[in-house]
Amino acid sequence: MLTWIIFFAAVEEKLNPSIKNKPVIVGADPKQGRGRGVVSTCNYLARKYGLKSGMPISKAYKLCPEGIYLPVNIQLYRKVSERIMSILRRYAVKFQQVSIDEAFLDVTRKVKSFDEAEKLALEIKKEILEKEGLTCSIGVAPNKLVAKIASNFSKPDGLLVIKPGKVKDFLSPLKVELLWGIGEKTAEKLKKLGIETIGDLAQAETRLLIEKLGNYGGELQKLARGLDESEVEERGITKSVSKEKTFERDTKNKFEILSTLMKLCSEVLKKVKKKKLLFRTVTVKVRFEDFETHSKSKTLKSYVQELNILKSTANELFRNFSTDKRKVRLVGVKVSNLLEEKYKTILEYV
DNA sequence: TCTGGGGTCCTAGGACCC
DNA sequence: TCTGGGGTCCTAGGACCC
Repeated sequence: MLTWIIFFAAVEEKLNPSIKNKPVIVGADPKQGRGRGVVSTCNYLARKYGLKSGMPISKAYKLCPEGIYLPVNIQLYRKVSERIMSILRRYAVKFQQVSIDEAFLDVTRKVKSFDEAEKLALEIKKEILEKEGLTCSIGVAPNKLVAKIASNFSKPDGLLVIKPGKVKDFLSPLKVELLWGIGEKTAEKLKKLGIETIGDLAQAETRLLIEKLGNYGGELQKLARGLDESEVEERGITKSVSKEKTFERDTKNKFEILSTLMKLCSEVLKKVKKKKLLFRTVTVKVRFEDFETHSKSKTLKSYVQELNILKSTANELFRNFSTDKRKVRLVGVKVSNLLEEKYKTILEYV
C-alpha cells in the first residue's frame, strides 16, 4: 500500500499572497512574447487560459499577457522541498523521493487497512498545511503505479483511495497517456492499433504489442492491467551530471559557442565536486537551428575530477561537429560513468 | 505556438575478448 | 575458405519524466 504525493509550487503564492488571485506562471522570461524557453509550472487560474507546463513561453504570453511571470527560483523550491520530504519520511516505512515535488511512501506495515491508510494520508496533508502552508495531493493504492495516477487525479488538494478490487474499474476508462512511460510517440503508435484507453491496452493481443513495440509493449500491458510490483526504494547514486544552454539567438560564432561550452564545463565540475564524484565519460551535445540534436562522447582511461581534462575533452569532442552550415541553438556538457570519491583510494590500490 | 534544463532507462551496432 | 557463441564495454540516439 503506497501513496504518491504531489505538492505544488504554490510556494510563490505563499511568498507573495497578493498574486494569489491572478494567473501565475513560473518559467522562462517571456520578453513580450519573444522569449525562448517554456512554462515550468503555472497555477490553476493560468490553466484556465489554456496554459500548461512544457508550453513555449511565447505561446503562453500570447494566451495570457496579463499573467504574472516569475523566474524559476529553484533554490527556494529545493529548500521547501527538503523540509517537506523530511516530514514525509517520518510517516513511511520505506520512502522514495521521485522529484522535487513527488514521493512514494510505503506504509504497508504501518496500517492495517485502506481506511487506516486514508486517515494517515489526511494527517500528512494536515501537517504539511500547518507547517508549510501548502496543499498536496495523495493517492492511496495497492501499488506505486495506481497510487501515482490516483494522486494526479485528485489534484490540486485531494485524496483518492483506490482499493485493490477497484483498480480495474478505475484504470479502464482512462487514456493510455496517463500511464507511466507512455508519452506522445507511444500513444501515437497505440492509437494506430486502435488502442486509446488503458482498458483497450489491457485487453489487446500481447503478441501484437510485442511485435509493434518490442518488449516494452508487454511491460506496458502489465501496467495497463494494474500490475506493478516495483518496490518503494531510496534513490541510488547519481548516474550523470550535466549542464546545457540554449542561446538567446541561434549562432555560428565559434567563440561564443566555445566560451559557453567552457563555462558549462566549469559549472558541471563544480557540481561534481560538490557531490564528491569522479567521472570517466564526457559527452558534448549540440542542437542545431532546425532542432536536430547530436551528441559525441568519450570515455577516459581513468576516473578524474580535473577541470582541465573536462575542458580539453569537451573541446576535442566539439571539434568533431561541423558547425559551418547550420547555426547552433544549444550546447551542453555531461559527465557520466561516475564514481564516489571515497572509492578512489580503494581503486588506486587495486 | 516553436519547442528549457536536468535527469533516467533502453536499444542497437561495433569492437574486443575468450 | 569461411567465418560460432557469449559477454562486456563504448557510442549514439531516442523516449520519457518532472
